[in-house]
Amino acid sequence: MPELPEVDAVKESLNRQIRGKTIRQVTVYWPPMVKVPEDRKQFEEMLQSQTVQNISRMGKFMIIHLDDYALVSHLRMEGKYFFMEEEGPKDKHTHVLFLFDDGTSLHYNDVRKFGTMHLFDKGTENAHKPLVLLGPDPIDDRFSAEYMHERLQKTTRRIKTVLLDQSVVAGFGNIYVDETLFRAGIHPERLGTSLSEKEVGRIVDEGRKVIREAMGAGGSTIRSYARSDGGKGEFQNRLFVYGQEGNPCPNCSRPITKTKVGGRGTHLCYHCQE
DNA sequence: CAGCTGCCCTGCGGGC
DNA sequence: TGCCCGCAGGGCAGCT
Repeated sequence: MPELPEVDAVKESLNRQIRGKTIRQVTVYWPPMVKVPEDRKQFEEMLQSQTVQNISRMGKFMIIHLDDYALVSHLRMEGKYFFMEEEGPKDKHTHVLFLFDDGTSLHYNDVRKFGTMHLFDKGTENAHKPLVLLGPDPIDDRFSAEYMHERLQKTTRRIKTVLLDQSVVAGFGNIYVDETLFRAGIHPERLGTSLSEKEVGRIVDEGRKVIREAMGAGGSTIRSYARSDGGKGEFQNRLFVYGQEGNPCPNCSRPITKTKVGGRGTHLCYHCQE
């Protein structure tokens, strides 16, 4: 399940592989994943003859910048890009196929079909959903203790739920939220309003650190995540609580517990997080 | 209008 | 062995 560090690694590998390439043809095999424009044929035609300028990222969204358009891509849980030197072979989970002028291709593959694509006129992408709704990245200076404390005072929600809200901060998913709250020593069910400025400061610091460390490790390869060049991340070996239920807490050796918070599987140490 | 629930979708693993 | 059910979960529509 790609979160910010994994999406960033995919962005980097795509920049190495497809920047400067011109699209000969695009085929959409699963039309519901293309949200804008609604008509799949129109999407395919707009992309024809467009050259890839570069690929950027906002939160967990990737933006493929073309001559005249911006293609906003979200991988959700299982979305992956495969770059190939040839046109194929296409497998049964490839839902969008980009064929380039030089005979290479890019396959968007997604077993769960949850991923989305939006195509906007160049320069307008930030003014439309979904990007317009995003808060700052965790590695953005705007993600500060003051900002978070203010946001937390205005809500009745629990801290984990707030950190997963992409309009507050864009990039955390279930893995890095659990890791952040463990490192900060904060129980995920604490109400936002109950947190002191000092505690919020710890959450912001640890959140930024865990995201940076995971980016440095190329993300976490959990389930089926891979970059467009097939490379995997290494951070899954450095997770303290996510997926560690029953294993000893690295801090106090008591077993890590798995529970549910806001409908999400949640990993924590009841002794070290309060 | 903030916040919650259900839905999208498929593969996998546990239980019987 | 095979079937069924629950779970995984990000984001958004549609409720309250």
